[in-house]
This record gives sequence, structure tokens and C-alpha cells, in this order.
Amino acid sequence: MTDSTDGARLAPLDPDMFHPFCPSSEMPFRVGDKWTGMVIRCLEGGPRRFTELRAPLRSVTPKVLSETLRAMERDGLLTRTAYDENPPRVEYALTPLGRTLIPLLDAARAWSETHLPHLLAARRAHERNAA
Amino acid sequence: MTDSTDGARLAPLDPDMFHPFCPSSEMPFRVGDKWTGMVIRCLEGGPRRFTELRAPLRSVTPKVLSETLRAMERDGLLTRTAYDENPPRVEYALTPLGRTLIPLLDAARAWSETHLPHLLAARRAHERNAA
DNA sequence: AGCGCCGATACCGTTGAAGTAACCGGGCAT
DNA sequence: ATGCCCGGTTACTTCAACGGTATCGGCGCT
Repeated sequence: MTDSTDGARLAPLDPDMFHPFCPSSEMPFRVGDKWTGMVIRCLEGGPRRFTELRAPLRSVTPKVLSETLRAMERDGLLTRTAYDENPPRVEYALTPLGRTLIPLLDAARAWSETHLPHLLAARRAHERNAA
Repeated sequence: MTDSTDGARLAPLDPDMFHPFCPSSEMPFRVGDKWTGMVIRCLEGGPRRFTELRAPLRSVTPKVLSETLRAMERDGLLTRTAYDENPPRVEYALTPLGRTLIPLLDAARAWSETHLPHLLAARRAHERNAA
């Protein structure tokens, strides 16, 4: 939530935005692959570079991130723009179609804030019962 | 919940409710396991029996359905009630927590109705480009 | 010459979800 | 007594996702 869309460069992504305490990995929802939802969150504020995306995504390996981005590009969720510069620069940006997923991510997050503790409590209770 | 344990049954589930033409399997969303969302849809109208659930779920194998139901029970999304009758009868019903997921499924379906053709078109266009 | 940066790709191993096939126990109809 | 039905379970296999490590190519820097 640190983004302010000023004219210059975007604020850097918070490397802890998917910190282990963030329950996003426990949510019973998935959008596409494991990382797709988090990539959308990272690109919500504007275009980002490959290496910029790696930091907050809990050190996702380049291979998996590359696969995820390619799948999303194939499905029209984001665009990939390579600038012929040095050092090389590649920017990923959400398409309008990709942005239509944001409300769903919001809904999933809202559900989790309200109900995920309930679900996890039920799970723990069940485990205690089994033992 | 107008359930009578011996009286009029609910209308049977449409065996084609997850027909191959139903794009639910193409949706880029998942709730829990592969089948969790469909189970919720099947139980939306009231409790159902094991064999009743098998029909519309495109012949999911008993093993996978059993695993799915057990995981959902563990997470407090549904209850399992076994009646000591003959023939044996087991009913699965959504809990209030399970019902909280229905609006999310609705949102996912609404997204798919609006945008999924767009996504699939982008995918096909990309494949044509690759070829 | 050697090193590092960026954006990957190749190769390989692990994991876990999902599917297949066979079977079970009790009751009941044939 | 045989087989069927219900609601599963068990054992085995398959498959895609995910992850780890290593490496590449072009360029600039020292």
C-alpha cells in the first residue's frame, strides 16, 4: 500500500508484502497459478521489471516467475515490453483484462480477513480431535 | 433449511450441470481443491448424499470425492451425517462458513461470463502467433 | 582479462494432486 | 448363495506444478 502514482518512478515494492505472516498462502483461493495473484498485486500500481518482481515474491526462482509471466502474457493478462538498452530492461504491465481480476482478489482478501481465522480454527480443532 | 429426513427429497441434481460446455473448468479461479467449488454448488440447495454428488461432478472417482469432502469437513465448510439405516445413508450439508463462499463463487462466475471469452481468445491468438 | 548485471533458459529432482483399479462389509432381493 | 447396492478404503500409477542449481549472451566497468 505504499504506492503513490507520481510522475516519476514508482515507489519500490515492499519486500515484505508477502511476508510469511501474510496469510495469502493460506487462502483457499487461487487465481491461475500459485503466483498469478501476487504478480497482479505487484503490478497493480504500475509497470514493473523482472528483478523488481522477484524481491517481494519471497524469492521466487527466476524460472517459475518467468513461466508465470509467460502464461499471463499468453492469456492477455499482462504485456511484456523489452527495451533494447543496456543493461537490458523488460517491463511487465497489467492489461485492462488483467485489471478486471483485481476486484476478485479484493473479494478473496475480504473473505479471508473475515472468515479465514474461523476456517483455520476448525482445522486445528479437527486435528486435536484426531489426536 | 427446509429439510425433512424422510419426506420429499430435493430436486435431483442436473447431471449436466458441469457438462463439458460449462466453462467452470477453464476458469482461472480455484477454491481449495479442484472439486471444492463444484461441491459447494451441489450443496447450495440443501444436503446431498455421496452418490448424489458423484453424478454431476463428471464422474469424479469416489476416492477423490471422499478426499475432497473430508478436507472440507476438516475445514468446517460442511458437515457429514451418517444415518444408521439400511441401505446406509450419509448426508453432506454446507455449514454457515461454507455458505460464505457462495458469493465468491458467484463473483468468479460473473467474471467468467464477462471476461473468460476474452482470455481464451487471447490464448488462441497467442497460439496462432507461435505457430 | 576478469567480473558483474539483467533477464532469462536448461536440466533435474521433489512434491502433491489426481486418476485407475480393486476390494470391503452389511443388508437385501433374486 | 450369489450378486448387487451404498459408501467408502487401499494400493498403485501418472502428471503437472513447483523448486534448486547452473549457465548463457551481451554489454560495461575496472
